[in-house]
Amino acid sequence: MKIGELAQQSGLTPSRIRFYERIGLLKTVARRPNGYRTYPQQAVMILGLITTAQRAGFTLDEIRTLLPSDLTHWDHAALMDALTRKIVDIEALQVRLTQSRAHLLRLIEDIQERPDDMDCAANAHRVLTNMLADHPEALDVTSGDIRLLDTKDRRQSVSPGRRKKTASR
Amino acid sequence: MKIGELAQQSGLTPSRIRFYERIGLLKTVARRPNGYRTYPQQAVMILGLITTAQRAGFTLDEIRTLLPSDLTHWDHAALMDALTRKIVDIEALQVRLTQSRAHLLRLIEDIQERPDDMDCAANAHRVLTNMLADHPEALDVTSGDIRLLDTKDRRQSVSPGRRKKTASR
DNA sequence: CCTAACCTTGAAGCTAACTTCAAGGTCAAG
DNA sequence: CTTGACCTTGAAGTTAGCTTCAAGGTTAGG
Repeated sequence: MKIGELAQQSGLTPSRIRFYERIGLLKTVARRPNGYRTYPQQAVMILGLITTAQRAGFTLDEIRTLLPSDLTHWDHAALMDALTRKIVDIEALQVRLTQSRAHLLRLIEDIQERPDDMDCAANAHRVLTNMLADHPEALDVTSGDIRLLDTKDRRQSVSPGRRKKTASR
Repeated sequence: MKIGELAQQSGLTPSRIRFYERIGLLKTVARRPNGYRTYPQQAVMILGLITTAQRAGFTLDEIRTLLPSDLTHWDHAALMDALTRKIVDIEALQVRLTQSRAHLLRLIEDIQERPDDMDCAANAHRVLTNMLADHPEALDVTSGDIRLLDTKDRRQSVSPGRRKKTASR
C-alpha cells in the first residue's frame, strides 16, 4: 500500500503520516525501488489506534512511549498505569469545567439581578467586585494536563469523491 | 504604579502585561517622562478580570472583543451572548470528556477480561479490534472550541519573598 | 560614583501537532 | 511524449499565549 492509499483508508493526510514517521511515532517502513513508502495492511490499524488515543486525550509523546513496535506485545503495566492516570486527569478537568460552568452561570444571574435603583455603571462595579472577590486564591489544580483535539475535526474530510488538489486554500 | 508593582499586585509577570498591551488587550497607558509606563489602580482589576475570563475558557481574542475600554460600559447583549455560548461549549466538552472517560474505563475492563485460554497476543488483537470497531465514525462534534489554561498554574508564583532575578531558569 | 534592581524595545524562541512550500522524481494513460 | 496525479525531501509556516534575549536607559541606596 502506498502512502496515499493508507491516507484514504485511515482518514489521515499523507503529510500527517510522514510527520508521525519523522517524530518516531511510526517506525520507518519499507521502500519500493523508486523510493515510495510501502505500508502493510496493519498500518491502518496502528493509525486508527493513534487517533483513538488522541481523542482520549493522549499526546503523541505519550502514545509513542506506550505503543510497542509489535502490536501483540504491550507493556501491560505501563499501559494500565497510563490509562488510569489519564482517567484521573479527565476527572480533574471535569471538576474544573463544572466549576467554570457554575461560575459563568452565577455571573449571568448576578448581572441580571441588578437592583432597580442601581444604574448600569454601579451594577457593573457590583458584579465585578463580586466576581473578583469570588476567587480567594489561584485554585491549586496540581495535576497533569490534558490535551484534547480541537473540536473541529482534524481528520481529513472523508473524501467526498476525489480530491483534485487538496481543495483550494 | 509602575509595571513591576502592577505585576506584583495582579500576580502576572511584567512581560505578560506588556504582551497584553502589544496585542491590544490592554490599552496603552500613560508614560512618565523617562518612558516608564504608569498604571492606574484600576489596572489590577482589569488584569484580574482577564485571568478570570481565561480560567473560564475564554481566549484572549474573545476577551478583547468583549472588554470595553470603560469598565462601566459593557455591551450587555454581546456579553450575555458570549457567556451563554461559552457555557454551551463547556457542556459540549463535558460530554466529550464523559465519553472519553467511559471509553477508557471500558478499555481497561476489556483488557482485564482476557479469557483464561487466550494468550496475550490474541487478547491484544481482541481488544484492539473491539476498540476500533467501537468507533462507528468520527464523532461529529461541531461546536466552538474551548481553550483551558494548562493546569500548571500560569500565574507568577505568588512571590515567596523577593524575586532576585525572576528565579533561576 | 557605583551597583543592583528596575525599566525600555524589538526580535526571536517555546510547545504541540501539523500543514504548506519549493523543487524535484515517477508513473500510467492517452 | 506529454500531462497530471502521485511520490520524495527539507525547511519553513501556523496558532495561542507567553517567555527569553540582547542591548540599552533609569533610579535608589550606600
